[in-house]
Amino acid sequence: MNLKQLSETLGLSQTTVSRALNGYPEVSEATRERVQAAARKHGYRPNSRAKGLATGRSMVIGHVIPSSSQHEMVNPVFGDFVAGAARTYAENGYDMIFTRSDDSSIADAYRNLFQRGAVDGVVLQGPKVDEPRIEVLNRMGVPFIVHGRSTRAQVPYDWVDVNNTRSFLRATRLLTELGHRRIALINGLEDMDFAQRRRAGYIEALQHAGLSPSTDLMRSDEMTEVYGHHATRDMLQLDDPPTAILTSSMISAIGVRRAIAEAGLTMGRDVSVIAHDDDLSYLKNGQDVPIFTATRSSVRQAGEIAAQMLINRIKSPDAPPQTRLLEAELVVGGSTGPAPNRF
Amino acid sequence: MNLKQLSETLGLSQTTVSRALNGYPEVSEATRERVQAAARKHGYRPNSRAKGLATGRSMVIGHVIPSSSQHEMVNPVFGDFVAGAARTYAENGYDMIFTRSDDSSIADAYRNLFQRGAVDGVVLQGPKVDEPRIEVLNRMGVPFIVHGRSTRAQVPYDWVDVNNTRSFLRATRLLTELGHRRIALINGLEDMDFAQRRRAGYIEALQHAGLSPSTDLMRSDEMTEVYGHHATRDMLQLDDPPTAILTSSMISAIGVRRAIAEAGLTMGRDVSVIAHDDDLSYLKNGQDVPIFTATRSSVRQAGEIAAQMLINRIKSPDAPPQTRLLEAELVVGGSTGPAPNRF
DNA sequence: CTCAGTTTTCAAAGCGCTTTGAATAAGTGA
DNA sequence: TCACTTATTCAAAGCGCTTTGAAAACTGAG
Repeated sequence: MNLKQLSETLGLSQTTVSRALNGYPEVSEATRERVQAAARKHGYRPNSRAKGLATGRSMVIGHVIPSSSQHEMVNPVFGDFVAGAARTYAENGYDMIFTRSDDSSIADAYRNLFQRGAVDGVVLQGPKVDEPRIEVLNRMGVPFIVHGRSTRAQVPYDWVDVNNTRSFLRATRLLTELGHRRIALINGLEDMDFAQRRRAGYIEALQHAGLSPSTDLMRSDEMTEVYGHHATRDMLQLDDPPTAILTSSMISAIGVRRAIAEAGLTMGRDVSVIAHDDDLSYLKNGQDVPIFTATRSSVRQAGEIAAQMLINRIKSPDAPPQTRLLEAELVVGGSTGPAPNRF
Repeated sequence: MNLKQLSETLGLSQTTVSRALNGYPEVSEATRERVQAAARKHGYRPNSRAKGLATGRSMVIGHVIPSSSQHEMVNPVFGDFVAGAARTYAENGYDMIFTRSDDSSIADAYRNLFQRGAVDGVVLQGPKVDEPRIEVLNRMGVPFIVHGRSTRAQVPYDWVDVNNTRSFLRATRLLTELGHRRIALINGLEDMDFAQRRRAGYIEALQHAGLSPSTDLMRSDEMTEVYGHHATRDMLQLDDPPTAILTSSMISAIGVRRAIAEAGLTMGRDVSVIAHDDDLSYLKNGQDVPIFTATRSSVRQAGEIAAQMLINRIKSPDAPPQTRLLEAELVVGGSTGPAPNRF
């Protein structure tokens, strides 16, 4: 059933029916109720494409899934972020659309999505240190929000991010205060902005403790379980192995734990571990007592916030740039302890 | 730039330009090239809403994220499935749209999505044993595909599924053949169809080995790490604890391993573990040698297949129902071994 | 009763595209 | 050269909705 049919059924014009349904004041209460009742009865749902054409808004937010390197989407973090965003979208009448694009043409994918009128705004995830997409989007005039930041971006933009530097600084300091002097960093991919910031915090804390960072204790890669395992296994075989390890995700922390166990060591006694915990619903950091000492920040909540900020941006395109810096909690669990004596 | 402007620029009618761009034969090659060049030059992208209105197709596939119980989306499996589907969609010119809906009104969400013309077809994930959505979709005439099956569904429908019964049967048999007699099943939520099938395979294998299933060795819940841990911890404290554990996901298997380690036992020697491995990219089951003995089936590939089947269904709505049963591999890793002697 | 003012309803245009039916241009064989 | 195809191009209608500008219906004051 479409508007025309519905209005004929009612003996009213399309104008009136449309207005009655959309809450315009220039329609009598009696008529409005009659119309609403009929709409309900016939299960009338306005065609969203037609509506979008007429209003110029699509009520859809775009996300792009990078593909070849299978980062984002498969990344469990992505799922939770999106779940959070979806919540906010739903409350505001938005849907979300996903397009896949191979690495080379991500910017193009965004352009495409917006210029063909499929979306009213887009979310940019996983920004790199050097992130060309930001300028592209800016130039195109698409409302957008970045989950994370891009250090080298030249233009102002909206973002939500965790204070990565600070949280890794605090985590590292906790370790130095426990007497650790060989502290490893198992970080995310080198070109990701968050990875750089985390390292910066890590290095700052080391230096503050009079330690100098050593390249054989720093790794960067896609944060899988296997990577955490390999990196740890290799580092534990060094002549002067680390007594503490910082790792950028719970998943890789699980690999770290596996490697520690395989080496016949005990986590929290022989080797301390601190992980960054995105608070994924399927991978909670223990229940009452955290398994891992961790810097925790809910990525789901970040998704909710990002969505809200984007919706605000769509509503007021000319407002000054909005940013939101979330502080991670540092929760102490069973994976850290004083540095072992080496005698 | 829109069609009208583009056609004016070229001094051609909208008809001709539209046809040139969409590959219709009734336009001369010379003209077609001229049009394509101009379109490229001006970055013309046909408005997808207008196109959809005119053609009656939206070129979008709908997915619904159930919400309150935060299942699906957050579930890492969901991410990989979607990544696989996205690949196929992209190749065929489809986008995917997500709507969130609370548990009570999922069917409504599908109805809404389709009836307002937002999508050409939908994907139904995580079907329960008793799945009302299937009939709803069927009655509405929406093209749809189910990832999984629903035992009690009365109508025919398209689906892709793993042979859950068989894979758990084989896994269980492997354990009985290794001499295990106390074998536990840490399963997914009771009302999920896959959980029932897995249990069926498990029980069949037990009985085949002359064992009778015991309720204190069977658990069902959302398959988190913490759940795997708790269930295992509790069962290991039984008077007659299991010597082997089957678990429905890699994530809960990690919890199982943690509990085994905490009990001072060794996985693969004191307690054997077999997990179902969805082959998630961030949570590979080891590298060369699998960590866990596992029944493996790529959920990402299932996503690709499901998407293709749905697209076929959209193209030929009246074709007979299509189904696809995938067999899981049984890969042997380090987590299984002969049943320990109890002396 | 009238008439200005208000409320309620409507016809028609327009959003940007596809597609039908017709017109025009270009070939073709006799 | 002419009737007859065939190849190109076009004007206009239509997809389902919103919104503008105008008309109709109703009010109450004079």
